[in-house]
Amino acid sequence: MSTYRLAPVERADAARNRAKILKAAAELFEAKGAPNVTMEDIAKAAGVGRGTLYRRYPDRSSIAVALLDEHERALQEKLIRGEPPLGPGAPPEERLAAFYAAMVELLEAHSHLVLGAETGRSRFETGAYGFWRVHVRSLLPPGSDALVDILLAPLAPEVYSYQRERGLTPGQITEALRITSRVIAEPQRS
Amino acid sequence: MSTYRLAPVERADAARNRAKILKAAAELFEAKGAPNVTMEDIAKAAGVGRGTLYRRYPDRSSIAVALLDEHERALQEKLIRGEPPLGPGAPPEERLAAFYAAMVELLEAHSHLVLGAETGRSRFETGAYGFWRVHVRSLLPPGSDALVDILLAPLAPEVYSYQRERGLTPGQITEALRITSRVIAEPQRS
DNA sequence: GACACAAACGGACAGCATGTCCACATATAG
DNA sequence: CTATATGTGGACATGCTGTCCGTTTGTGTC
Repeated sequence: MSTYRLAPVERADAARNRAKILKAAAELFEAKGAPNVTMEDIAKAAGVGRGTLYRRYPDRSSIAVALLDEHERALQEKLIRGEPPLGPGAPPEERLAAFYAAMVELLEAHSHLVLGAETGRSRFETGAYGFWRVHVRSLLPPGSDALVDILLAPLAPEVYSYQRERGLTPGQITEALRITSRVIAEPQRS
Repeated sequence: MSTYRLAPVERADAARNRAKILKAAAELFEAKGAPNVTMEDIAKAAGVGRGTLYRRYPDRSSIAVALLDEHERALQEKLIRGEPPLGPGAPPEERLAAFYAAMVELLEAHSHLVLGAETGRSRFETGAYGFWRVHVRSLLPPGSDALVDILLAPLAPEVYSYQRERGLTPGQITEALRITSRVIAEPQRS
């Protein structure tokens, strides 16, 4: 009985191509804006064929997700094990405000990626959204399920970039979100 | 000097075709879901050529907007001249809650249309969004510009339909929005 | 180092939706 | 009845997507 290898090692050329693809995609997203970049653009820029590209990344958004992954993971780490108020220990209201602020930073820093990845409905399908969901859920009193997606809605990339285009600064948006986070302060009905 | 006619009368056949198009589109949206309906589907179902269709409606969303128009106008009317708390007279917090409730009804009744029309970025471009924006803006204390789009974000069709698919009822969503509307109750900082 | 096999590659290809264009038809005004 | 603007329909060109399969390249074995 031999050992199973559930994740067979990635071949050297495959790894090389993955790197080339991610690098090329990052540059193109930055330069032309994610929605305007076609799969073919990426394949050509990376110097690989369409088939190779599709083998790993079935669509644009999966590439953007891969590119965003490390940044989102860093934030997730801080939420779980970081210092308060982002991490555990502070009152829910402050933790939510801190989460909002961190998300604004993330949106601001990677808007081009995020606009390619988590746009429209597909936003809800990403693993990251699931994580944010669980996190915010944990800050709310039981039974306020419907509030979760409502509180996350303003963080949709479209909303954020729309606000920025209207001339709002990240600071103003953060402040408005801070006010919003007050809704969870007093669970009792008015 | 003759009289100008800025909007030359629509020809009879044109009016007939417009009606056929809207009727066919409404049925198709209902049957297959707006995103799955192609321009060609609509043209064929309406019994007109592609060119005819494109002449009036350059894309799917403009058709959905036309279909939604009357419903949205009815709500807009109530916001301006209707009874409180939807119309003027009630305190801002209650008016916002009433607006939320009315929007939930509208989303619930016309989700198929709304999902075709006001999805993603294009949502912000519609006249209706501008109207909601001005309305909510008028309920807020001066200087809370950034709050407007944040308060409107949960009404994005994607968010609503996602919540519904997760099993939340319109009532639960309305209730959560009612809680959200409390943010504007006390403008002072905590 | 040579071999064999699996994994990866790449580009041709078919499908599909979009949006344009223009020769032709039809309503309306005079 | 005629002239003309307006509207019509469908062929066409374009661009993107995703798949398929013959060929190439790594990797583990002898």
